[in-house]
Amino acid sequence: MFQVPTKTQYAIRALVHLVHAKSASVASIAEAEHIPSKYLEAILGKLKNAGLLISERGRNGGYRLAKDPTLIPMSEVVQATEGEIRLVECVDNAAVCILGEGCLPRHFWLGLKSAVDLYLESVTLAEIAGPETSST
Amino acid sequence: MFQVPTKTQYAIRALVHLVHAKSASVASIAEAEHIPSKYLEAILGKLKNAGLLISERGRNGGYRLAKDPTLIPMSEVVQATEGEIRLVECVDNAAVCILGEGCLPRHFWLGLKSAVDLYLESVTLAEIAGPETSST
DNA sequence: TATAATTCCTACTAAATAAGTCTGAATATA
DNA sequence: TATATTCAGACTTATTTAGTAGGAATTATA
Repeated sequence: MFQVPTKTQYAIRALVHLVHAKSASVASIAEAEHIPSKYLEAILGKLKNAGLLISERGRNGGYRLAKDPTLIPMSEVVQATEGEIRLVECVDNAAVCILGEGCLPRHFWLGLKSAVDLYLESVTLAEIAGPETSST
Repeated sequence: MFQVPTKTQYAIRALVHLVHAKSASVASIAEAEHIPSKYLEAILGKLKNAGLLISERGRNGGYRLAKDPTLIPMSEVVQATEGEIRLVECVDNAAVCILGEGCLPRHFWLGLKSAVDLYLESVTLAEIAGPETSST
């Protein structure tokens, strides 16, 4: 449980890269971060669809952040790569559980989900990227 | 990320059953909880090896809790079925990370792990099992 | 002592998910 | 037009999870 997929780790590395680089192509990020470039391509596509990145096609194209990293909670990043976190079926879909509201294990899982969500919402991409090294 | 394996959900259901039943065979738990009995067999074996259960072989044998459920934090249960939680390689094994202590993503993952661990340690099996229904 | 009910052990199969590749179209720039 | 790029989908491979099969070891009891 709770093995973080490399997909997500890659996504974070790429985003951190973009915080510092302003703009970069898939190939350049892949090389700098040692990520298979075709795989990264798909991951950045997801981040774009989630509204975290903006892309420019054609020559001199590439990706850049769609908003200030201080405004991007990590919960958004995780959600973008993996979709909604669903610990157990019954947590999101109470109808599945015969016991319904009275189900104690369900409360347990809800609590865990909320602990995770709260943490992910409390950290921003900017904090993970650290102090800007570039000028201005 | 964070899909809880059915293995662990089964383990919890079985443990809750044993909180109320005092003692039961694999077959009886499997039937009551609708869990494939051969699979459950393996799961209870793990819980036993982790020191959560005590077994009795032979006729009239079965499993019972090794200690009071108020003394069993859910962290122990999860650990028993899945082994140590390892979010990302570098979290447990700092040597893997080139950046070492200065690695901000690593701090992020450490924080997440600690949020999860704290929660799991804060809930006991007794709380999940709910009020005892049997007398005495 | 024979039998039945049980845990225990090891190997195997099947299903699901994650990781990664391939091919090529669409788009922009020089 | 040639080149560098994103975009889209199908495809392959690897890893993990879920579940099954068969039988050995142990124990109570008839």
